[in-house]
Amino acid sequence: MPELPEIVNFKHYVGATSLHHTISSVKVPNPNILSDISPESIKSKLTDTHFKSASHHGKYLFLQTGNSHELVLHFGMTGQPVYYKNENDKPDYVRFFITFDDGSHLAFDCMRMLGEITLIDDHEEFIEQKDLGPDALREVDSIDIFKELLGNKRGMIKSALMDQSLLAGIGNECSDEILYQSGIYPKTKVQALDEENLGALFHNMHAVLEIKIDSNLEIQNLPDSYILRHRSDGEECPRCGGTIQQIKVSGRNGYYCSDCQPKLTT
DNA sequence: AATATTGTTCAGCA
DNA sequence: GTGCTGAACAATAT
Repeated sequence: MPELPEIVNFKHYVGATSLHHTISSVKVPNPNILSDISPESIKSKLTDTHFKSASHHGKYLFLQTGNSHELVLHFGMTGQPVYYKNENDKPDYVRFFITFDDGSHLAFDCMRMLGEITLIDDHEEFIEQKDLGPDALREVDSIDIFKELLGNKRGMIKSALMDQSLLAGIGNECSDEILYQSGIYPKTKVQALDEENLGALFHNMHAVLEIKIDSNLEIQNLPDSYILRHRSDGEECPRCGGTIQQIKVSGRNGYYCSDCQPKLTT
């Protein structure tokens, strides 16, 4: 589920449901989800405080507490936050959950255990330790910054867009869409891109991220001209009627249109 | 039964 | 040092 647009939606969701309530208990049904902290420690540091704000960096969600810690949530491939009041609404794969003083709950629901949770004191130190590049939406906000980031890259453009240490937040799906909207073949070498290509990529990176955020995570809210709505091998391209092809890049299956995104013949 | 799945990390190799 | 590939993590759907 989670690339940058999903995390931004999660941030709004948690912000609208879970701030300012006193935390009365913390439960960790599956401690393997914790990273660099014990269940006892995270429980004692969160109990009796509250969340005062929420922020994101790339695919990470941060919840700032009243006692100057930050809860860090990474959702892996299948994680999501779920706020619920009634036990009947409790999701199926709760690895960690908080109970507030009004009896409501905020759960970390994660079917596959690829997510992780930790608690930190120093935000900048965490970003550095995880080797995260600037947030693709908030911090890569000019074409000059974008070009500077890509200037030293030698590999393929799809790999570069997904490289969290270069810029943070873009995953397999978003990179497919950005490349499709820009008409660029996924395996194009970064150094082979011209000014026009770079301009298109930068523009479409912002457009795709913002349209995905505004779609409220409903795929049917995306424009029909988006490849994300036609993302399987052999489907018809919504722009040219050609055939969508599958391609393996950086170990992930990507999709592209061989007519709209031609290989460079240099 | 085989394959794929929105993510990250690490080993091995060029 | 860089970049690519495949594996591992785990659980589900097709």
